[in-house]
Amino acid sequence: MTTPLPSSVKSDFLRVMLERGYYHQATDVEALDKALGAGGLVAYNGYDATADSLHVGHLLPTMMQRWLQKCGGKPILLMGGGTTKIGDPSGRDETRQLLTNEAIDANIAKIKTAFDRLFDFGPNGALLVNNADWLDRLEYIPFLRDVGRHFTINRMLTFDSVRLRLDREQPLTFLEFNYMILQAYDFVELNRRYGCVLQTGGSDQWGNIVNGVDLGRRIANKDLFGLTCPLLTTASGAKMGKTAAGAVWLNSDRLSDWDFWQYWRNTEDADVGRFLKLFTELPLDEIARLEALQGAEINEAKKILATEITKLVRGPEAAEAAAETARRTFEQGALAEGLPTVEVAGAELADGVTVFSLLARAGLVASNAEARRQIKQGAVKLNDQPVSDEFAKVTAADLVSDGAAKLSLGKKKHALVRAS
RNA sequence: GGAAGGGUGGCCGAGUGGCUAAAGGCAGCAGACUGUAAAUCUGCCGGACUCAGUCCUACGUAGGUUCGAAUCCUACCCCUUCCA
Repeated sequence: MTTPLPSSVKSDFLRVMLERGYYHQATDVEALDKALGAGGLVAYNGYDATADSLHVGHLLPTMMQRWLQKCGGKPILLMGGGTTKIGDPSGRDETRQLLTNEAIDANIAKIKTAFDRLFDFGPNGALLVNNADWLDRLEYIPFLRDVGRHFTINRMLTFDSVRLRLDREQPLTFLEFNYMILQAYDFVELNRRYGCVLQTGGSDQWGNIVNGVDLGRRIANKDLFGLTCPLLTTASGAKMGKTAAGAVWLNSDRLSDWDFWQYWRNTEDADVGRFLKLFTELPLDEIARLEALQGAEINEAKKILATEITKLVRGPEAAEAAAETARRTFEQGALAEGLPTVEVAGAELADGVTVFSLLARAGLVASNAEARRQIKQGAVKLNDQPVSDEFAKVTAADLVSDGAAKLSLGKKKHALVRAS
């Protein structure tokens, strides 16, 4: 599959996909381009409901849908309430843990909150649908006869999601084997219900998407399209969106605005341009200017990157607050609101509270033992003064600035200690 | 149903009676160098406790042998391969 030159595509949407680096693979690009040219194209992207929040790995396909809406299309966000009960075998050696219906519904409700900020759900706007609406009610024999007959086992065995499992001699249950059929069926059903003709997703979904396109042609004689974005790794090869604490979640109850902003602020130099194109909506000439900054100057670009993404995902107030906290903390060495805070009872403070226990309570380290190790290694500071005594205590006298003390682990992790 | 092999810390993977909280690698955290970057070098990397120590938890699960078990025995569960 050759990637067309940006100049050769006519539609705004595809041009953006190509120029900004979202485009990885597509089925029949010319026909898709033409279909987009007619305007009002309906496209969907599917989401697992295995967790109660999306993370940055979901952001890329979601941004594609956002651009689609900006370019006059209609996004459908498909929650996999039904398919989550099956488990997508793509890219894993082990069967996913199965969730209860209640857990899935609760997850979907939480995930929705992230979409509210990213999409216009007004009349004729984006739609959020749940494939449990049709999958739960499927009748086995009719489904097999209508849909199952279009799938040959021979072909199913050639798909990566299946083949890799088998090649690696890992078990694949019949339950999971059905996943690709159901996802293909989703596409046809969305076409029938909403006239949806395009499915987007990460490149790991290519096989599933192609199946849907094929099924649409066979079962309904419809021309459907697929478009995938690359799976992102950082320039040094790490998977995107993993931190020590786990995934980089989009919901703020899973990851604070401050930590979210910091994640992007610490982007590697080599990734700045790419990420600005993918995760912000700044104009390309502005991005070119930021990307060209050399040496320490590129830090300016990283701050803009962090603030822009945080604006999109967490809202403008959260973005500005995080940027301001960072400015005061890192550039003025001052104590700033917005850092994680531990509250200590006055009585406790009178006796003094050990620094190591506060590090643990603030969530800067996982255990007291780790906190003590870090102190021994000279990584801990209280109000910017190195702490050398493993059993050093914080007392009321240390709450110097505005009733708070600043506790730091390394150069990047800071927390405030306050009396409650 | 039969035979063989296997299940070890977040992951990979050594270990076949004490020297094992368990080699090595990856991932992670910190220090140095820098720019809140990368690369590199160094240290740390189950938990509790004012800690050169003591105790608790951990080698699929449950028992047993032994002064002592990840290591030996028994039963069970799960996985893989081959045979039927």
